[in-house]
Amino acid sequence: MKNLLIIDGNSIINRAFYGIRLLTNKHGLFTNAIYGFLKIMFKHIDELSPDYICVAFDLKAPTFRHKMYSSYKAQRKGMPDELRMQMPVMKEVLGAMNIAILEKEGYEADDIIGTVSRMCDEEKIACHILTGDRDDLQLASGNTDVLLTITRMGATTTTVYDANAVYEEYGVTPSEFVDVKALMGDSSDNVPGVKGIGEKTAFGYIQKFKSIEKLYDNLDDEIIKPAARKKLEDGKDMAALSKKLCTIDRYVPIESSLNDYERKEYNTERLTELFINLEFNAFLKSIAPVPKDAQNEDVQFEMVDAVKLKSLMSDIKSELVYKLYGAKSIDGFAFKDGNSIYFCPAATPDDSAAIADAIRPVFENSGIVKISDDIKSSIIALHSHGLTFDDAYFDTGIAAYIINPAKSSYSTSSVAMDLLSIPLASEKEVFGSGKDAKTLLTLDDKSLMSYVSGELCAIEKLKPFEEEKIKADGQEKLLYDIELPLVCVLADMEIYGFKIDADALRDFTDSLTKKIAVLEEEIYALAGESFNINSTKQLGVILFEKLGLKVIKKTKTGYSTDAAVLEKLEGSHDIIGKIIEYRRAAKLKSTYGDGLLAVINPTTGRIHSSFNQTVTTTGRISSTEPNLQNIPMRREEGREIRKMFVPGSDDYILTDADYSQIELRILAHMSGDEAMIEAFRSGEDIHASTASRVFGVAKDEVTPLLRSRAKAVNFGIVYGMGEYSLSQDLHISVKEAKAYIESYFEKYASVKKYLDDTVSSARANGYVTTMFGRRRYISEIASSNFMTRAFGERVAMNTPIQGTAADIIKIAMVSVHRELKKQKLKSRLILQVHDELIIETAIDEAAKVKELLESCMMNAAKLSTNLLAETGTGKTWYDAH
DNA sequence: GGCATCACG
DNA sequence: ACGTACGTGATGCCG
Repeated sequence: MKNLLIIDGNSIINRAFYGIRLLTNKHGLFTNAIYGFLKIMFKHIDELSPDYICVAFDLKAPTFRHKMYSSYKAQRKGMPDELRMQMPVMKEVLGAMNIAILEKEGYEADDIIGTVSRMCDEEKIACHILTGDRDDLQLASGNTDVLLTITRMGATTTTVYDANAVYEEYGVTPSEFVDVKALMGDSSDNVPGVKGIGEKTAFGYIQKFKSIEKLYDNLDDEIIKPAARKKLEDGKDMAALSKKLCTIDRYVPIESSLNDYERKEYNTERLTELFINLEFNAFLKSIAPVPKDAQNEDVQFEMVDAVKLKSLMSDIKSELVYKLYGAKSIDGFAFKDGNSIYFCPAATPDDSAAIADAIRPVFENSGIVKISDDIKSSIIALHSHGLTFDDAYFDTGIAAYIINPAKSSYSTSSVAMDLLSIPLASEKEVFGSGKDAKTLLTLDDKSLMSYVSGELCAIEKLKPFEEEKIKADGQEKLLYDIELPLVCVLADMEIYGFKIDADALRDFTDSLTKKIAVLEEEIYALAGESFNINSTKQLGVILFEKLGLKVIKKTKTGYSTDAAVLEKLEGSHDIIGKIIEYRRAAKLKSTYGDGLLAVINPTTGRIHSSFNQTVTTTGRISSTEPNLQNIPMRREEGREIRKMFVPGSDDYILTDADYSQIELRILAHMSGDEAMIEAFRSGEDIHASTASRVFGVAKDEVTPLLRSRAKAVNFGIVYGMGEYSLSQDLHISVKEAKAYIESYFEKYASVKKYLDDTVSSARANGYVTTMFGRRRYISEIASSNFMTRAFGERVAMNTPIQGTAADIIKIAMVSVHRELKKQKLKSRLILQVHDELIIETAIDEAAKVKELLESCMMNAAKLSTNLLAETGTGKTWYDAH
């Protein structure tokens, strides 16, 4: 028997919209509802393999029900803009899939569905109705089942109802279901029902009398209580009307016939185009006309040994498209030359060394541009074989990050899909995950071939595409003068590492261990029992249930016990102070004591953090394993950790320079605010200067309190802060905070204008840019949700400032690195902390390094406020900063 | 693996 | 009325 799937379009797309968090493509088009709709539709197409398929939609026009009863669905709000804008695209997608769309003026989707199901009955075709609307249950029959999707706690489940299933669950038949609803009414549709008759009573009556009509024929039946009888008598007209409203019309005059719904081939070309635009990569893969491993039919793949590799390398003249596999050393090397792909595996350290030797002439030749993804890893791996490789390269991942810094991955498979719509298998798909994960050497030949070929072909195509896009967007300097040269700077920083005084760190950690043990006992004593202090759940129970302290704030999982809450509770119980101390000590021990000790390289005695260039949306770099950008500083106890960060030998010291107020200077420059520029030019303390202006006091009358308040406002402005947050931060009233901000914007009027203009431009263009052309797309700015939109606006204000600061320090890093090398100095750049650079400095070069570092930092950009870098030196990071 | 917390600029 | 500052990463708990 043939079968048909009919989808209640509005119902399913609504479920999808509210069930999936908002998603957008890079043009700011919301896509979550379309995504969810397709996901559930594909699932049911796979399960049912329907012979016929169609989707019914409601039209805006009033239906016969509205004409019958003007308040029908009157309270329904229109769909939100984020969903409305998805509707035409959804229909285009269905069009490209050659799926019939049914709409009829004057009728609802339900009526069309009812009509199609009747046509199925007549033609003996099994009918499946996919909907999220229980009203359609009245259509369930021997021939028709209703696939009812329900979203609960984020998970969508589908239950199949045929006539029996409806009866089993509700105790009424599908057609009786209509009478129940008509009797009890439905507030969501504004079906009036009989006033005073609720769900229970309605089910009871219909179970007994089978229909509204028969109920009214038997009003004198003894199970109807006198009060109810009165209600039924009063509501008789409403009952009849309601039944008409609730009954699905199964005879809608639709022009098409079932044959028109027969499943057809997708219009793959159009569908591909749409999925690319929607960025539905998973769907794209599923409709890809060519299987993944047949992507590169015209390339020859050859396995070679290191000897052959070496001879092949001599043919490379100007460009080398390559992939180097392996992180610490070389596991394999592949490259593409014309239509040939060569792969040389390395099973032993000797093989790795042989590969390094074979490719050395090419990599050390700066006349040959090396093209790959993740060049930094190559530099590090090759360094372990004594091969230096620090210019003439193009990194397709870095370029993709310049094009859009918001991606979660810059692997070639992800970038190729994103920019070229080439569906490569991801690493996870190729190698698997968990303990069964394969390695390059255990992969079967066929998979290896298609994986390696796929990556190399994609890299080769990506380079020109990215270059053109970056040129079109005016980002060439950003890419070629900042980001690409930075790759080898970061690689060198990782290779060099930062020396740690491990003995001192161990002592420090041991003393923390003792301190924690003492605090633990004190806390248990004060609590009257022992518990896990690290468990916020258990701590919450002790504080707020056992000790009865005031609940200040709740998290979505229970009581909040964060630092702000504890601070407010501090006077109310002795245990609070101990917990605060415990928390601080535990953090220091786990993250910085044990954490850092665990990552000291036993060979070098140094910490080799990873510096990631494609993580942040603003252009900053990030540091992982370990994070050296959040080593404690604000409190003395934690700051001690910095005493363990030392130079590599007695011949060295640390030179540390940080930009003074770089973000505010950038704000002054970008806004062109004369008052703020003047404040910087005069060399005044900017926070005191702001205090004097905003609070209207003479400069020598600025108290520490006023200065600190002005400082908070200065910071807040950079983040796009509101008055409420400022009031919380400064412990003042919202009214006062508002007055501060207003006064601030009066005194720095161009700053206000600049921020407003930036937000407008973000709204108009969908993105913001930094001084050096770095771009961030902000889809949130178009949201109709207040919170989301407000977030977008703050991001629009903050990103150009934070991002420009990131650009500037990157420029400084590149020039510092270049100068150190050019002057053949022994000193090395070893760390960046957003506005701070640290150079491990040979003592005999100290003066030179200080000058070089300051001049590179101050000359990195020409700002109307100038850039100021403050330098310190010392035997430890603690002393130098 | 998500959440809460806390370290930094 | 909304719920409340930008950008990160590591840790420990808990389902």
